[in-house]
Amino acid sequence: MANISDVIESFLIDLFGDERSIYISRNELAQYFHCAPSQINYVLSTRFTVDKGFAIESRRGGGGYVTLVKLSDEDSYIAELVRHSIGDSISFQRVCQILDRLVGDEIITPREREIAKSMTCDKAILSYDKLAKDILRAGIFKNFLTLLMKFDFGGEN
Amino acid sequence: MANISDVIESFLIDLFGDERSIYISRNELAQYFHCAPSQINYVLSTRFTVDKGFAIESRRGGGGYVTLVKLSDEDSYIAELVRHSIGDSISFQRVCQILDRLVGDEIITPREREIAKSMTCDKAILSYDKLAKDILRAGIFKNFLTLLMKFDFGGEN
DNA sequence: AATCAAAGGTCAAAGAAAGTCAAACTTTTT
DNA sequence: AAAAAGTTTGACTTTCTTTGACCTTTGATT
Repeated sequence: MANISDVIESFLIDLFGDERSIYISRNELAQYFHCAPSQINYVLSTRFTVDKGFAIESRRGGGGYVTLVKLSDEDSYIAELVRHSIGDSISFQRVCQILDRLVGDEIITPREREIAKSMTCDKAILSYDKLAKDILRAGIFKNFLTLLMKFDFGGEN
Repeated sequence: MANISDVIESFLIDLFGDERSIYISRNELAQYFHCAPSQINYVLSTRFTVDKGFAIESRRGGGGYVTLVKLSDEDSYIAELVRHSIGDSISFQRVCQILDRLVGDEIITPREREIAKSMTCDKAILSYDKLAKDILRAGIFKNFLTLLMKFDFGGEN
């Protein structure tokens, strides 16, 4: 946890508390952490993505701002992922984001997330080039998501 | 015991103390021992293997790190599987057998078994011939087993 | 309407780790 | 002595982070 990005990330998550959204000023935040303003964008774009269940709204100009909104789980989220969001190929990073969100929405347990990660990470997929890896990963991961949909979410398991 | 690798090994083992895991910086450690950073990788890959009861996690980039986790004795059974029972290649049938046993021994939940199955079945693995599939499956499944060992079974997750 | 300053956005280059791999060297075994 | 096994090193790669220069949008002022 030596890097600023992680620090800013947890600062923002703390800021949420029980609220559904938070309101910040990019420049103020950057000043507070003594970093470049674009650092804030970096944190937002790597940690507060749609895949992770966040939406970002902002406005430029005088009195500009950035709002982060925590999305709540829509039921068709997984189907949406399988149908559109994941193509024939997916990076491990992206897989992690999606899994984080699934944990956040209590669709899977943290332990199940780790299992899915262990089975889709580069190390798990014996393959020559990155492209081939991403393609294989997409197949494995889609199958995982499809399985999730088979579970009755209100049900036993 | 005159070589650096052995010295680094015992240094790390001492570092553990009573802890279950230790957190290091590859570069710092290399500097401390006046050796090439890749020397650390060598030590890790020869002395802190799954066979020897360790799991390794790491991250690159600014604020990167390496974490070593000491696997507990109950894990030796899974390690045994990784070491001998599974070679470079495994059929889906065999995976299912092993998963059933893990459920029987209450090492994983039935739901987790289904997840692992969904990620190792033929459908999940986009590949041409059966042999290639079995090889890929072995990598994915071994990684899954290795992950299981990282969990502290008496613990939270 | 035109201008200006105050936001936030983008992107690419530089930096900071860790990972890989093969060649050179050393030690052990046969 | 030759072969095999183990160690050390460094060049190169990959991943993730940080920074800064330049761009766009917006609201206020003239």
